Parts: sequence; structure tokens; C-alpha cells
Amino acid sequence: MTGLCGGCRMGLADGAAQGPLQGLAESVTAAAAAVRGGAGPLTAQIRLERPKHAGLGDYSTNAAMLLAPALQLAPRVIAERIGSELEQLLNGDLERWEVAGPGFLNLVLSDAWHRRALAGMLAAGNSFGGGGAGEASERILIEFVSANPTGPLVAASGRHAAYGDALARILEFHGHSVAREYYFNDAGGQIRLLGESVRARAMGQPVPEGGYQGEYVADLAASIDGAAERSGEELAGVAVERLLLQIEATLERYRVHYDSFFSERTLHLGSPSALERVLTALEASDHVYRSEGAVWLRTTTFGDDKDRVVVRSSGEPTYLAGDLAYLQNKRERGFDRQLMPVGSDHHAYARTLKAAMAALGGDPDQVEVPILQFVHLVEAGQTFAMSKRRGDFVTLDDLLDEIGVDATRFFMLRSSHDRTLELDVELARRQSRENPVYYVQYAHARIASMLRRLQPERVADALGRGAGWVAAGGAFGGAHPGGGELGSGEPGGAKPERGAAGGRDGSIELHEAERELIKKLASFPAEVVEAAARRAPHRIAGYALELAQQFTTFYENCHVIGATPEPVESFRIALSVAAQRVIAVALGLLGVSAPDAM
RNA sequence: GCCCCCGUAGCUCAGCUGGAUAGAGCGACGGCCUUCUAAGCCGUGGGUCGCAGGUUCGAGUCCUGCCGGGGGCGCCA
Repeated sequence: MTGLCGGCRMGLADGAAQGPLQGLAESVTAAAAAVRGGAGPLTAQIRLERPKHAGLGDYSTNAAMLLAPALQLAPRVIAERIGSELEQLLNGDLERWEVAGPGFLNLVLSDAWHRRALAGMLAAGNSFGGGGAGEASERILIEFVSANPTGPLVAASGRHAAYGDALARILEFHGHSVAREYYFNDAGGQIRLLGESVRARAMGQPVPEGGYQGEYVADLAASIDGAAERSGEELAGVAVERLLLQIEATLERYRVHYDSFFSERTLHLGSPSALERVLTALEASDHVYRSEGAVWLRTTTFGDDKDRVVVRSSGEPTYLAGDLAYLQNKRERGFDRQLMPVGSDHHAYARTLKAAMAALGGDPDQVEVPILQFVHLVEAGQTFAMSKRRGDFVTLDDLLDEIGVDATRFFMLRSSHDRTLELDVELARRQSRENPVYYVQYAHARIASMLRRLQPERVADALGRGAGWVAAGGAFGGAHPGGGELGSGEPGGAKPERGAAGGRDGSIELHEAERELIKKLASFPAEVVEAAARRAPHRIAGYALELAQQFTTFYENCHVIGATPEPVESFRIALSVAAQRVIAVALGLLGVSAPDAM
């Protein structure tokens, strides 16, 4: 099921961290190239993937089906040729192959290949799976949450925070340089309204029409000295300051750390202000015009469905004006890409922003606006409303109190961001033991617990290059030489025959669960590539769950401590360590803790 | 009216930009603790992939139309 090609694209990154599939994929590509000869170019990417059904082999490739049009031959015939070619390239590593279905080539790899794969993954250490961006590394700014400081963060912001932060972690791990920023509106109508709301509360009057009704407004009013005597503007300033601190504290608690908080107000300061400068420039390039007493940005030139007002007829700039100056500011800071996930209630704004980017002379493709669908908190079959202005909402802090940081983050991240998320709070709280996040954490804790029973030296021995199981391995298979100290060897080097006298444990067949676990681990780099490319952290959550499952199957079937002969115990210790590391890294990408005990 | 997202098992969701017999968790049913954590494992049942057409060797995936749910179409943010 799992796609494996992602991490195997040529020329992307160094082999070690990208794992054993890199070499295998290159061998398949080489075999396909040999069969293709001079025939036309390949239009689609050759894929190496797990077969759809168990028992069909370790990996399969669609190469033959892709070559069929150019070669004018039946896919199955081509698959036969690729199979023969691959047999030569992989020597003893390719134990069996067969052509199946419409033209799939199914591959069965040797135990020795699996052992070397494990050795290679361990050698890469905690960087295994990372660095896939390689030369394509970018400087990325991700601006997320950016909720107005007019109240505490609501539960729905938990989705934005988890998404943006996990995506940042994934992109960083993948090899990009990422800055996280929170942009806050501390100017304009909503802030004025906040100040007036606080003032009304302080004076014991009803909150103005459309103002902020929440209890926190009264609390703010009560906590500000002499609030009743101060102006709305003054009160707004204090309120914003305090609410921002509160928001930051909530985010920190949620394990979301920003590199910077950016104030909208600063864009209006100075003479000329950043805002004025950008408007002047746009006027010079004829992208803004005056009409009906207002100033408009001609976004229709760049595909927006209507032009947008940037300065009201009252002379007051709109939020878009601020965003224009902000966009320009980010461009001047030299980022290759700007990610700004927004809620689906702002989805129409994505087009406007891209148009604005183009009007500024930038590349609209550098602005990416993933749309996050809503979160419905459900309790006892009842959906919670979460309107900040009305004041009837569940705050993110409330949610964290209820179900904790780990569960909240995992739930927020486990489904695709473009789907409405139903989060049953009652279930998450009451039946927390069934929570998938605990399942993954439990697998990690189990491994830690098991390893605690061993002397550290024993574990080090099992991982060392002198361990018997490693001797039976060697470098990664295929044309690509394996890196790292563990399992290093001649490129495409000598591969002991299965059961040969030379291999100290070469005669001991791997258990199916061991082979499967190794392959699940080996697919991690491709999962990271996919999650990064598609801005889809939920893939990592799904992968973590699958990996935990695969480890548990191994754990149930293969007793580790005391397994005989010794190389088997060593091998299983090493495999457990690898699983533990990858679970921890995957959870780390989600910002979920990996406990050593539960 | 126009635009965007979604519709897959009873429930919550995956499904890698067209591939093989559509998967997982929870719930249901039946088993499993004198061995490294039972927060666990094994097994069974459960599907017209919203509906109808189309594209092709092949469609949950791409196209068109319809139905249903959510969101948007401000000189609000």
C-alpha cells in the first residue's frame, strides 16, 4: 500500500538517511533503462512499492507498464525482461521474481538484503528518513494560527497550531530551513471594538453591538487598574498585550514555539510607513486605482474574481493593505516560499493573496495557502459552537485540560487537513486507553522497557559492526553503496549465499514479522518525502500507527531477550532499537511525546 | 445564482495524483495472560467507494451532470 518511490528519486539526497530503498529503486530504474534501450522517454515515474496483497513478494514495480507504449510490447513481456536484468544486477539479493496481473514485476528479496537494510538504517541514526530535500532545500516561512489577540485561542486553533507546527517539523527534517511566525492584528476595527468592549465592561455597561461578549473581557476590565477612567484605545493596547501573552503561553504548553511574532501595527509606523511604500509602488505599476472614494488593488489582472479595496473611502486601510505590506516584508526577508495555512472560512482569500503577490512582482506559486477545514468538538452527540465574538466557545486550554497535549495533537493531525474533523471529546477523555496515540506510545514504552532489562553494553554489542548478524549482512543491495559504519562494505559487494558456511548466522531464516518490520522501517524516508511534498502531516500519524502495529506483531511473534543462537538475539535487539528510534522520530515530527514508560 | 472543500465498513478515518482481491482503529462476535508492559495479541462478521454517465487495457482516484454536508461570494478579519 505504501508508496516507496518518494525517497528514491535520483539525485535528491545522500543514500544513508534515505535508506535501503534508494539503492533498490536505482537498480530497478537501471534494469528498466537497459530493457528500454533507445526507445522514447518515460513519461511517468517508475515506482517501487509494496504489493497490494500479502504473499505477492516484498516489493513490486510498475516499470513494465510504463515502458509498454514506447516499446510497443505487452507489459508482461517487458516485465520478464526487466526481471532477468534485475536478477543480474542484484545478484543473490533477488531471491525470486515473477510477473503478475497486468504487468507488475514482483520481487522477493533475500534475508541478507533485509539484514543489510536494517544495518544501514541503524547507521543513519536519528537522521534516518531526513534530509530528502537535498539540493532542493528551500528557505520557507510558515505563518500560522495568527489569531487576532481579541480573546483566548479556541479549540479550533489547536488544529491550525498542530498542523503548522508539525508541517514545520517535517519540512525541517526533510532538509528545508523553516521559520515560524505568528502575525497578529493589533490595529484596526476589531481591536478598537475590543477596547470598547473592555471599557463598557469596566463601566458596567452592556458590550456594544457586535462587540466581544466573553467573560474574559470582564476579567480583563477588572484586572486593569482604573479601567473605567481610561480610553478605549488605551484599554485595547493593554488587552492586546495581555491576550498575546496568554496566547503564547497556551501555544508553548501545546509545544508550539515561534521564531517571531509580527505586529501589524508596525507596518503602519514611520513615514513613509511600510504600508505607504507598498501602495506607492503599486500605484506606480498601475496595480491600484481610485474609485468611489476608495483605493482598489487590481487583483483581477492576476485571476482574482474581483478587485479588492485596500484603502476605504474613510481613508482607513483594510486588512488587505496590511497583508500587502506584510507580504512585501516577507519577500524582502528573502524566503523562497511562504506557507500560510488558513481556515476554510478564509479560503477565498487564497486567490486574492496570490494575486497580490503577483501584483507585487513576485511569483504567486511561492505563496501557498493550505486550507484547513473546521473542527467540530462533539460531546454527547452535541456539537459545540465556537464563536469568539459571542463568547460561547471551548478554549484550546480547556481542551488540553480535558484530553492532554499528546492526544489533542495526535487527534488534530491524524486526518487530512482538508476534511472536517470530528473530535469526540467524551470519547477521547473517557476511553483514552483506546486512543491511537497511546497505542503508538505504548509500543515505544514497551521497547524501552525491554531494553532496560539488558546491560547497555549488550545493546551496544548488538548494534556494533562486530555483531554476528551484521556479518551476515553487508552493504545495501543494488547499485548504490551503503553508507555509514554499520554495514559498510564494498559497493554492491560480496553477498554470502543463504545458508553458506561463511555467514555465522546465515542459515537462520528471518521470521516473516521481522522481514515485514524491516520493510515498514525502510519506507519511512518515502513517507517523510510524501508528507513534506504534500504538506500532509497526517501521513506521518498514519505511518506511526502502522509502524507500531508492525512492531507489536514482531514483538508477539519473536521473543527478543534470550533468543538463540546469540546472533538472533543481537539481531532482534538491533531491530527493536531501530523501531524505537523511528517511532520516536515520527512522533517527534508530530510534536507528540515518546515516553519510555507508561 | 457563482466559487472552494468533503461524501469510502455501524462510528472515526487512510487510500501514496490511474493499477492486482478497497484498508486501519473503535464498536460487535469468538478465543488468548506461569515467558521481554493484556494500554496487548489472534480470529470472525461487516462495502452498489453518495447517484448516473463518460474517458481506457484498467477508475475510490481523471471528466461532466445531479444529490447531500460544510464554507465563501463585505469599503469585516
